[in-house]
This record gives sequence, C-alpha cells and structure tokens, in this order.
Amino acid sequence: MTSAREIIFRTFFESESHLSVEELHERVQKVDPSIAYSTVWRTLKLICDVGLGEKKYFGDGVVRYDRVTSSPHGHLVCRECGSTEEFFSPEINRLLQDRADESGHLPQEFRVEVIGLCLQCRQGKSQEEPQTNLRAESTAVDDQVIDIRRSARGGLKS
Amino acid sequence: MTSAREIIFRTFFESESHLSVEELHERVQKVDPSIAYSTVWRTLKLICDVGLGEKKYFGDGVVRYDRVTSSPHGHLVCRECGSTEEFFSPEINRLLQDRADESGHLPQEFRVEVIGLCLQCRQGKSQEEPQTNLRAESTAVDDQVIDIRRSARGGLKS
DNA sequence: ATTGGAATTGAAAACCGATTTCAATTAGAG
DNA sequence: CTCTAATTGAAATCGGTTTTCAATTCCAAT
Repeated sequence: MTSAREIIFRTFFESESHLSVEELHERVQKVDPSIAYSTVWRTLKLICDVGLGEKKYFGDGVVRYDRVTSSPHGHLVCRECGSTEEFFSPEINRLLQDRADESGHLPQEFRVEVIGLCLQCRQGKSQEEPQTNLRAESTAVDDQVIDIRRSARGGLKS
Repeated sequence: MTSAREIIFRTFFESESHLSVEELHERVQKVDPSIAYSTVWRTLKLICDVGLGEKKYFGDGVVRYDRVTSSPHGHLVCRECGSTEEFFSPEINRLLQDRADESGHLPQEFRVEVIGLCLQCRQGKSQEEPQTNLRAESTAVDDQVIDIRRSARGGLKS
C-alpha cells in the first residue's frame, strides 16, 4: 500500500459516482500532482478486480467507474449535458432477477439506463426531439429499403 | 442508392441483432468483398440517423447496432461466451418511463442489460463466480481501505 | 539500520475501435 | 451523353484505454 494508492482510493470513494479515469485523475492531482494518469487507471482496475468497484459504459465512449453500492441502481443520462441521475428501483431489480432465473442466467451486473434529455436541456431545445420508439411495426426488409430511399433523399445531420 | 448500400442494408436487416461494425462488415464482404469497412460504418450511421437502427453499448467497449424494434427490450449478456438473449418486459418499460417522468427527463433510449453467465457457461465453471452485490453494506472509506489492503495481498488476475 | 527481491510508479508508447479526410468513382437528373 | 452532387475505398486521424519499461519504493528478512 503506497501513498499514491491511499490517495486514489480515498478520493474515489469520497467522490460522486461514475467518474472517468480522467476526472478522478484531476481530483487526485489536487492532492498530489505527481500522481500519474496510468497509476490512477491501474488503481481503478485494482479496485474493480477486488470487487469494490465496477466499470460503467454509458454510450459516450468513456469508461466510468462506480463504487459497488448496496444495491444495483439505474441512471437517467442526459445526452446533451452529460449529467446523470441515479435511481433505485427494487421492482426493476426483482423483475430482472426473475427474468434471468427464467433463462438460467447468473447475473453479475445489472445495467439500467435511460438516455435522453434532462429537464434543463429539454427546455433549451425544440419540442420535436425523437422519443423512444414504442410504435414502429413493420420490420419487413423491403418496406424498409423503400423507407431509407425516401429518407436518405432529405438531408440528415452529419 | 448504390449497390453497396443495398447490400449493407439488406444484410443488416437480415442478420441477428446487435452486430458490431466489424461483424457486419465481415458478412457484407461475403457478398461483395470490395465493400470497405468505412462504408459499412457510414451506412450504419445513416440507418440510425434515419431512425431505423440504434446504437447499443454493452459492456465491452464495442458499439453495436440494432434495428429498431416495436418496443424497447433488454438483454441477458454472457460475459464468457458473449451470447445475448433478448427479452421484452412491458413492466420494466413502464417503470422506467414513470421514473423518467418523475424527473422531467425525456427518454430517447432505454438500455437494460443483465451481464453475467449464461446457463451453458455456468455449467463449465466453478460455482464461486461473484454474483451481483445485493448485500454489501459498509461503504465507509476506512473499512474499505482495510479491505483492499487485505485483498491486494493475495494475487489477482492481471 | 541494511539489503535484496518483489511490487509499484511515472512517462511514454502502443493499441484499437470510431470517425474523418480526400481523391477517385458512380448515380442519376437534365 | 454530360455535368454535378453524392458516395466510395483506402488511408490517416483521433481520443481514450492499456501496456511497456526503466526507475523507484516497499517491506520482510537479516
């Protein structure tokens, strides 16, 4: 146990959830600027290997780390500002557990995320943001070939 | 609409779900080996932009693509063999929607995943695989410092 | 206190998938 | 057929993750 580890370890557990390596590194450097990014990365890996933390992948290409909490929780993630809000739902956990049992699957980690726009970001944006697709019916290939032809004609966001 | 696009498009919609760019590219090349990876990537992006597909992020850092189905669904993912099983749960969807509403969050995508071991892989492995932590109580930093000291002493997987 | 081997560290390089660039090619309206 | 815009393949770039390696630090045995 070195002093670097102690600092990284404490900082990790005293910070809010889902920090990236980069973010944790910044915080750690405020305590001891000599601690390298790679050491933070390795210590985070150590924490996970040892079962006290876990990786999280929201969809922005960055790996985040959570301390393992007493019960699995979900996240509301904002596409726009990147904010995340945690929530706990025993009902959902139970439903997931049941579903896993049904298939003989041994769950090791739950991942429940709702990606979209937070209240603040909704207000700054037009009303017509796409919502989750609860409707689409046709999945026949040919229908969709026609669809995309039509759609592709109109411009699309880069 | 070029022939490359037609091939990629049909292959995507005729394949099983959650393929990575790489995987789709392999399949596409069996039809026309001259089609480049970047074209597959761009076409996949096009399909998503147009609303017929969506990105999925499981926990392995690789982006996968799903066709948009009639309702959001979850996955049972196997850490060992990588297999995925889909499941639909209106109850979970409703609970998530409710929770989002509660925070004024506008959901655009749900992500519900249970990562662990599938039935087949469980059988090939020792019984002592870690399960999801529904127990851990202590989150006091000092306790955990002690924990990691102890744990770190024993070897860990690289 | 000293020592020697093992573990850990900082810095930099390698890695790897995602994304972009660019010159050449192709589609398709006129 | 011709022209222009869209699309393509190949290669470069990007950005975060992971590994490498020589130097440093730890610590149990002297």
